[in-house]
Amino acid sequence: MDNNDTIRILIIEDDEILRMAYKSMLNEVPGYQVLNAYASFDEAKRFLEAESPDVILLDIEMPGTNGLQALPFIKRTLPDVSIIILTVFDSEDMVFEALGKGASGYLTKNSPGSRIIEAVREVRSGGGAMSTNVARIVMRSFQKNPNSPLTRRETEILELIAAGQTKSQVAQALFIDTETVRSHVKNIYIKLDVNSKSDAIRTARDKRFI
Amino acid sequence: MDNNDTIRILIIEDDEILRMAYKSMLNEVPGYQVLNAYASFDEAKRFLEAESPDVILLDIEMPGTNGLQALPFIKRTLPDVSIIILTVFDSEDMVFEALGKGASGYLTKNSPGSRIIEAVREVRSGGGAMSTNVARIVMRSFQKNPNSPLTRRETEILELIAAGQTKSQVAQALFIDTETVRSHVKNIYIKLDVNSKSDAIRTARDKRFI
DNA sequence: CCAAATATCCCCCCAAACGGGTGATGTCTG
DNA sequence: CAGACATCACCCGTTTGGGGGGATATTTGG
Repeated sequence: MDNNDTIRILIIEDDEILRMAYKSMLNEVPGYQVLNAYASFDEAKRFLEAESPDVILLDIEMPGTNGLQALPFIKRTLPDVSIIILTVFDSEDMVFEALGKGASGYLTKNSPGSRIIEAVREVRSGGGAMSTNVARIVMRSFQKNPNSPLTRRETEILELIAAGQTKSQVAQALFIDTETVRSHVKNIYIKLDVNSKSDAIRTARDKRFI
Repeated sequence: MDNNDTIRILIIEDDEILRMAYKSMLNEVPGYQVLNAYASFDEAKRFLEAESPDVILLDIEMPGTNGLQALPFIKRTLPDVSIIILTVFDSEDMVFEALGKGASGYLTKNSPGSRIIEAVREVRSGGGAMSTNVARIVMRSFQKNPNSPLTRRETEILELIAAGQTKSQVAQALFIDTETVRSHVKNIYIKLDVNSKSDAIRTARDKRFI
């Protein structure tokens, strides 16, 4: 954002001890400058545009507007800012919500100080930053269940169905007859113990068969 | 996997310079032991079970079976091993394929040696390890396009449709009439310039509207 | 405050898709 | 060689899909 190489940082964290600790720690890093450290988003809100930081360290659990609620507002106000979520929570839902709303980093509070310092530089140079437990959650969400009862063909077909294709579209894509697709789908329903498309997709997604 | 705290490592990397560099670097780390370093998976294959490493550093580009092809075999043979992909490629497809096939880490070869050493420890303690550019790719895949033409309600509805729900199921879930859903879907089709469910889902997914 | 956007609901039509049932024939793999 | 797998077929009735036409609140933004 700015031409010189100073990274301008804003901290939003309700715990005073942590807030001060982060502030002094980051201020000591050459090239880092902590513009300000607020105890809540509602407090920080009106200064955002004027201060226009490069990186924001954002807590989730806070009095008033919480970090996840604040994210969309921040991204709208400062589209180019990199936001690092810094929280004790590492639930799958929170991680996905934060990333979906545009966070560039997600660190849990057990991260060592050095990891936070690293993360600031990483997000500013266009990378992503996650603590290892968060990385694990994210990576697991990509991994299929190796014990799927579905055959390769069945999996392939269910994936296309899940992508919104109709049976005849699937048939065309795989160069087989619509009846064959139907037949596979029937077997899929039996194996997953469901009797509708949406149930099959939901069950398969839940169990990571697709 | 073993009771003492030595991390037993296997390296599969065709470039001899790198292979040797990794080997000597990791062997110097206290608590790390490089069992062996192979130039190809085909070579390493038959020794896998006997050596039963804790962590495998796996290259993708190799003569014979490449790393991505090898992944499923390795996970089948040694279900508890942690595999770190170590490659020059950081394309979205490769990253997702590797993670989908059970890799615990994905580092690009420009990672500093210290990052590789860290990663080994991280994956062994149940975490995930990614280089920052890979983390960025992964995180971006979670982020919605903030310039979606779809309204909140339309997005909500399309997401349910994409989850395989029929219009009437969506109506039930949102406590509105089926006709209302129909109406929204019509508007979605117009905005996305499509005229079928599957096209709508595909377009919306491509542009990250959902 | 008012106009535009959004969300809600209603009717028509008809072709296509869906799900259940039953059965058959190759092919591949252990 | 048996069992799993992939392929195709035809029956049935019901549901969904998409296209067309409109109406009326509520919300939002300028």
